[in-house]
Amino acid sequence: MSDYSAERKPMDRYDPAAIEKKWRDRWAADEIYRTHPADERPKYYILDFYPYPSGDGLSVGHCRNYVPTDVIARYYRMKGYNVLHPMGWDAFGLPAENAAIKLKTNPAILIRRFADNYKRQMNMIGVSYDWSREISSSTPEYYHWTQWIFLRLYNSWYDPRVDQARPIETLEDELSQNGTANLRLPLSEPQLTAAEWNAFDPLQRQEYLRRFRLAYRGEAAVNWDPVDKTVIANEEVDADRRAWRSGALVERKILKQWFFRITAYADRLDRDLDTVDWPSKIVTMQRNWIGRSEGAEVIFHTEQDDEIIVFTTRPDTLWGATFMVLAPEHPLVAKITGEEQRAEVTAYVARAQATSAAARTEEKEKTGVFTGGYAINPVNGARIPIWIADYVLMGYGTGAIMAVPAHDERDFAFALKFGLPIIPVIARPDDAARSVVRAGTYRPELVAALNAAQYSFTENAGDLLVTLTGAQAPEYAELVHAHLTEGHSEVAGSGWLMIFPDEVIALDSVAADERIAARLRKEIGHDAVPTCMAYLVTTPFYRDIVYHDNYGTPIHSGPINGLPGDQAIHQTIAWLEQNGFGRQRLNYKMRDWLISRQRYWGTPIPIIHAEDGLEVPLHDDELPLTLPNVESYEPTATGESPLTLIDDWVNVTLPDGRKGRRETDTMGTFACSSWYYMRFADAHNSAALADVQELAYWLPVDMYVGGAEHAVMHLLYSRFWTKLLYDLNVIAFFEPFARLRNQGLIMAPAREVNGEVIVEKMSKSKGNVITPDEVVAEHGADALRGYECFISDFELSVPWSTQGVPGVRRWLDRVWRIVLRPDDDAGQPATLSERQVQRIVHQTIQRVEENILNFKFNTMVSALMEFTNALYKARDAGLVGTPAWNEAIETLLLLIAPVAPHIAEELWERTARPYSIHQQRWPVADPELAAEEEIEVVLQVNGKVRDKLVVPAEADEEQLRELAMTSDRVQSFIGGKPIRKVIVVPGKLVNVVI
RNA sequence: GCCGAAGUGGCGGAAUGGCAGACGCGACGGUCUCAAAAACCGUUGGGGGCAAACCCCGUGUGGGUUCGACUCCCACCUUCGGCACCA
Repeated sequence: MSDYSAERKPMDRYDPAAIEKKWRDRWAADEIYRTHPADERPKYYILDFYPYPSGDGLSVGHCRNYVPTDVIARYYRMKGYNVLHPMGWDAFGLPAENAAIKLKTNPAILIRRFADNYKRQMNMIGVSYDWSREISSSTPEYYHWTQWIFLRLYNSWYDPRVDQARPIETLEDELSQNGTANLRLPLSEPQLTAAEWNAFDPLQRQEYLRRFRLAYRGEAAVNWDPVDKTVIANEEVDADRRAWRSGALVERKILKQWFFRITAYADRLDRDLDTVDWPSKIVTMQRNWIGRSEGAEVIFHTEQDDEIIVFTTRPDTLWGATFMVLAPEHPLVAKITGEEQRAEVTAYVARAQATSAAARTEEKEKTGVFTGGYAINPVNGARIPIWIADYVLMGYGTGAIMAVPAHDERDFAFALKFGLPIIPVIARPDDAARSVVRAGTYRPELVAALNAAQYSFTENAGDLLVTLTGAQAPEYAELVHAHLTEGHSEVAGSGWLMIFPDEVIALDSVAADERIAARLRKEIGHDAVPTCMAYLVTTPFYRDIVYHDNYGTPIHSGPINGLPGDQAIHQTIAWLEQNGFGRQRLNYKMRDWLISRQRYWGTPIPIIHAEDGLEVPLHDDELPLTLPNVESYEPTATGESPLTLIDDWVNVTLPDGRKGRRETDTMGTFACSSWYYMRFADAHNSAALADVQELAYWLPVDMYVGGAEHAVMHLLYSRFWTKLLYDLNVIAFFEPFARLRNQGLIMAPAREVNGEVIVEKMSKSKGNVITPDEVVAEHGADALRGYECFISDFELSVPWSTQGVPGVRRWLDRVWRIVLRPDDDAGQPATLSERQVQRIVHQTIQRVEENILNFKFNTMVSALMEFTNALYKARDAGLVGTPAWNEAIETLLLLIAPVAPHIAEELWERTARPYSIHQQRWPVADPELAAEEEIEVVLQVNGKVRDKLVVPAEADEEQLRELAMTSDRVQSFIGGKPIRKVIVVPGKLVNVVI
């Protein structure tokens, strides 16, 4: 201990440990953060992504989320808003269950313990949540309503005619009256007449309705996680086919699973992204995930008159479809396969099925086999071969494509590999063409003739390499033709002509291609030339020009030749529709949301499977269906949920006497998190998911803040559930989160290894986690909060710096001293007027407020530090105790209250102001008091600063120009040269250009 | 491969068409001390110049627009995120 501190009572120094707990206890006892129900005040709902409590507790990285949002919540409270700033727990799911298995403890007890620790840490850092609204998704009071929403999904279908969900009974009525005639189903869906529907027995009806229910049980190839022993959603599998949580390589299995039909909402999920204020990165990721594409379904007839329906985004290239490809799993494969090809096709299909999707996509080399079948291209009657190949996926579109090798990269590679014809049907937008006239095939006069006609070409060992345009092709071909003595030349890229000494053939159809290839084979003397294009690609000069996939003007395409690209598409679709060969269709990459988990610790699915095979949904008044207590939480060896082992829970007798078994899959936790933000509006309602009035008042969430790792799954699912409940009139908003922001990651402190700087994520296994507990113990919660804000731009990832917190701590020390003991030390004498102090006060209010609203918490802290520095200068100027000084001190405390609530409250009390600072009104900035009277204007010559001038703020252009010209320094740089121009920006600068 | 974001002192970063480097860290010098720590006061982009005045250079690279560019446009390089045979 130094003499300096020994002279003083301990509490005269800033000692966070001595004040922070005291105030937190007082705030909690007084419930100053309790949110009131809907009232006449404006509301502000600011929400953090609710966390999954783990046994490890919070790190300083988690606090990056919670502190800034707390600053915002505190700011809006001081602005007079009714603020909802709640917290809850995403409590179901595998980590808790796995921990329960390991520790042989009930997961409910474990999760409560973990959550309590999170809560302790959140309180420790002074976050102002209203704990009276705390929720936990694994309590029956909560999952009651998760199940209730499940039943809404189960009992609804999506009516595309009104573009919204409706009760399933309305579909049953429709089917019994009109069948599917008016439903505008995709052509690839099974259609039904009313008579057929009415003749169905209950089981058949159930099977048919599965195709429509928004929650349905279906057989599907699913992602099986062998480590967690459960099925997981597509969204939970990454590009390397690894499970998002366990990291295990997922396996493909065919199982009966529960799905939510999120695809029904694909278009609205895409469209409504226009209505939210979210980071553009997240909006883009969602759009890419949804993968909307406009195009057409086209019906091809096989020679046996089966219909093969394809989806294409390029109906304008239909004339270039020279073969078809089916996915190996396509239902028509067996039927169209010829006897000669059957063995090979069967073997290929078997191999494709055995190969995981991962391996299939890893192999870039195309594989496939010919089925022996042919189809007729509806637009030109061409007979085209049908192949199967694993690059066509059964899960997208219709599982069949028309291959247009000239304008689709995959089809191009496939056609070259298997010798299939490639006919260009879209002109290159640049109309670029090239030609090679080979040495020894032409008369020498050709060179002069090309020069005379002004073609641009180079000569290389006797080969003439000509660059031209498609428009010049006919004239050029004539010229070359006249000088060609043997062999051949050609125009490639645009124009597409094959030039022989005796004829010129256009590459405009499969028939022409065959003639050309036959001539080339004869000329070369063996069979290595299956098609014209296969020959052209062997010439390096053509490499960059033979293929393109741009939109452009059709060629070789009969009636649509020459139309602009977008018109060509529309006209082709119109023609297909008129002639019954297809129609317009939207298609989406997104698949339905797989919700089944074969695990214990999740929301039970409220469905009973009756002995006659019918599904019986529970009634609303039978909810909640609670989880039974079990002895063991281990997944069973068969991969079924451990719930299957609880006979007295699983086996039930229905009111009508039928026996049944409960569904034993549980819901994945994304179901719970898809609606929790609504529950906070009225967290303990036992009669509804929340009171209608409270929902109407509080929702949507005004500001939602969390990590970008939930960009797709959680946010997409939440939007889907919101739209469903909107359609069913449960809620009146259709987007849940008006504004969204993602905080950057806090990494472990950078360390140097062999001169290289290493920045890693914090992880328990690496032992580099920094906890808020250790930081608070050393420097206090306010210093931690300040540094969380100050560390970097909110959205950027940044390594933690152990030096950073002491820096903020020093600032708080300076605040402490300037408020309580301004006269203790003195710096160098300074000049500052009361008016100047007042100006700084009001400028700082403006800056801090603006920074909070724009999520610029780092510059908010900077502004407060500068303000503090200015007060030290004011002290050195002898202003302590003046009215301006007193206003400045009071303003300082109010402005730091959101970021440093404890020290603000302590100093507020010590300066004899009324409890609590957190219930005071935010100071109002007066623009007039903030305005500068004098400003410094920069004088430039040719853009370089040469002098500076202090002038009245209102000095006009003319005055500034004159002042600039009288500057000696400006004049010396002009040096008597003529002045070309003088730029005057009032309030900023004068630039003299010479 | 495609889509998106970011490249500024020794470090985190500020400035969104007008004085580049606010604020903080670190470093250096000083005050206090027997000494050290803490605290306080000051200096701190690079080069030239005398530690002055002053001059030149400088925001990933190369071009462009402009009186003026970290900021806008074009091309490229690097890093990070996302997607990836989606017809």
